[in-house]
Amino acid sequence: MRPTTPGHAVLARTELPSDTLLLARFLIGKIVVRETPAGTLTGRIVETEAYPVGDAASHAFRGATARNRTLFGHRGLAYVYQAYGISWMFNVSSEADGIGAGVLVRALEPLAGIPAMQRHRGTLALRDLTRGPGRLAMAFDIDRRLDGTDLCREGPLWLARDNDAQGAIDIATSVRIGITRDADRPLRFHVRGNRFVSGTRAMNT
DNA sequence: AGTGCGATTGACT
DNA sequence: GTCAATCGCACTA
Repeated sequence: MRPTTPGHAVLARTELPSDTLLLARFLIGKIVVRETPAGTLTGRIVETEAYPVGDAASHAFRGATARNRTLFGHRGLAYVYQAYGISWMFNVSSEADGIGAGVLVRALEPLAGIPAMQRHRGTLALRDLTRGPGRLAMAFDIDRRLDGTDLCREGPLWLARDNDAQGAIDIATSVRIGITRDADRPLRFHVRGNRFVSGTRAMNT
């Protein structure tokens, strides 16, 4: 067995649901680990959105391209792309090899490495560090370089169980944020009541 | 080659 | 609450 970060053990690919909706729910409460020469950052996933097969809002809807090809890989790869020319988005690929689908990680609860997150974000405000997909990517120094990273192996970016987790998580379901096509499908999941979830109050009940 | 548009954020009224 | 910034990418021609 390889050494692990104290408190966290890497998620094996066999543990990840292949189905996109199941994966989106499964990822709630799991840990994102970002390892840099300067140190290790960790956060607990509190909000996700599913972009399943056949979803008109998915980048994969019109087939594979140079940008979205990671979505067509097997499950557990990091799909990273830039939105609005400014913000990086961190997704986890789902489904079998050759099928384009994934899960957007929309918010984290900061755990370790908070000073580095504050430095990356240019703010000290804890609640603003990782509340929103663009913010969490900036806090964790995630950009194009990490597209295609295998999240099921320890390395620059990986997923872990939360060994400190206690009890069941109350997961709320709602419509996704900021899309126009297939906008009414209940494909967003978040930890009810968690203060690091993005969106408005109405979206978070 | 040109064009339109975002899976957002932060500043401002 | 409203709204502009900003640019890579997919799509049309």
